[in-house]
Amino acid sequence: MCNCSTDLNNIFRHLTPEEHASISPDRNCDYYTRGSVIYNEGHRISGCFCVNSGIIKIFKTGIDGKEQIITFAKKGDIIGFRSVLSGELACTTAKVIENSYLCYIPGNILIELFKSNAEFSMDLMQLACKELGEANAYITDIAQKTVRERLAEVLLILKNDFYLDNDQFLQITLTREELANIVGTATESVIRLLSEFKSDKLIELHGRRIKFLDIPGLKKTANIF
Amino acid sequence: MCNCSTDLNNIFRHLTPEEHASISPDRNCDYYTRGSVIYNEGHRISGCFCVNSGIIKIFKTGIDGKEQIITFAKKGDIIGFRSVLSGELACTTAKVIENSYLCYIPGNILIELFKSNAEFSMDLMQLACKELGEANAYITDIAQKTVRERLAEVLLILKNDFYLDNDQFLQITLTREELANIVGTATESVIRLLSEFKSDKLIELHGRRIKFLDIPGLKKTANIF
DNA sequence: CGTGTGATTGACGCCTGTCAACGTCTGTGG
DNA sequence: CCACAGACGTTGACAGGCGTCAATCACACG
Repeated sequence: MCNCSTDLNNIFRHLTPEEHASISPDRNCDYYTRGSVIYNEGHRISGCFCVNSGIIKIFKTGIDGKEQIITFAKKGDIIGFRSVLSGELACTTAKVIENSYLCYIPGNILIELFKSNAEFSMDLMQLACKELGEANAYITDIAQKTVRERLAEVLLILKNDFYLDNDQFLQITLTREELANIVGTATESVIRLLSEFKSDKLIELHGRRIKFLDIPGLKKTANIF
Repeated sequence: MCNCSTDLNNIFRHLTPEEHASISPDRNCDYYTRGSVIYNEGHRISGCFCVNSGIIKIFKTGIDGKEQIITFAKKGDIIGFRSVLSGELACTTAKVIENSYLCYIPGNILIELFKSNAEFSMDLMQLACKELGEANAYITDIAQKTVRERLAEVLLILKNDFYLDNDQFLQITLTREELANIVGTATESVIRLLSEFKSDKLIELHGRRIKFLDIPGLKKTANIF
């Protein structure tokens, strides 16, 4: 069952009941398993997706096919709207990393809603502006911080986005390579630095699961004040 | 004299005559000299600005006060709209690097236009989406390319944005430090790499003026295909 | 002429990417 | 049940790109 349009805090909260009805007839929702590609960089996409559950990674493919993860999408997020509204080709690829249930929203409907509902368009604009602010901040970080600082910062960002469970374990599990592709470094560097963080009693490692021991220490390592 | 709202290709092209009249009474336009700060990172800004002439650099302040230049604004560009629409504090500082003539647009008027004119809001949304795409691309570049590749790429980006004059000179002059603050490196590295580019017959250096000799060679150096 | 900003060059060393080898675990097929 | 392949994780060796520090030069300006 799709709850894209009923959740009160998401991007669709200012739609009228009729508009709600227009965007998510159940036939447009579907399950996607880990590894599924939702859309591909460089392709034209006909609509966007609302995430009901699961986690999607959004990345660009750079030199030698190396992934650069830009962000993750989770419950309540909307993906692909940028390309739909700008009319450009997709500038990223979206790939499922935790089994997901997504609702498809055709591009023309999204555009129609944008033009007809000023509150909705303002919400979407604010979302884009917020993402723009985050992107600018990340440019500054990548350009100025060391790999060590960035890795610590990425762990803290992941904590804010996906939270810790009752045992202080990060609620998203990523491969070492995926971590490297967020930070923008080599897999081996991530492995070595995670070991150092462990030696420094900042985290514990249990396979891919990461337990947070010392958040102030991580902030200090990340050079955040 | 202000031509913000009359220029046919800019963001205001879809405003009605009455709307045009509302945004730029001449009293709201002013000259700013090199070094003037238009708005400051972390401050609340009450409106945005339309650039009639001149060049503005938009940057974030990172570790130890080091500038990270995000982009430049020139004739026809609009700056500060992100913070006005998202209601957040300014996430960047805007500083004049070539004497400029700017028109001020109060935030409430911009928001009113956004809500009342669907074509205008779509144009603004597309602008934000385009900037978002560029930001994502730059994240990938900074994370994956060497300083040498990025410097070559930045020169090519500057060429696309500010063009070459008839003698193949880049029509924007920046200090070595400013170049470093775009690329995200040390000033000394920029100096050394520019010398190397000169040795490689890719460019000529005449003080701060840069003459382009071999654009395909620069593309190759930048790892662009 | 002193001052300040920017440009340049050299020395030095560490961070970090690359390459290679090996270990671990899972799933598959014989 | 075992062998094997493949994905992922780990560790070590090594080189070099690039940041930092310091000294010097060029040039403009009051």
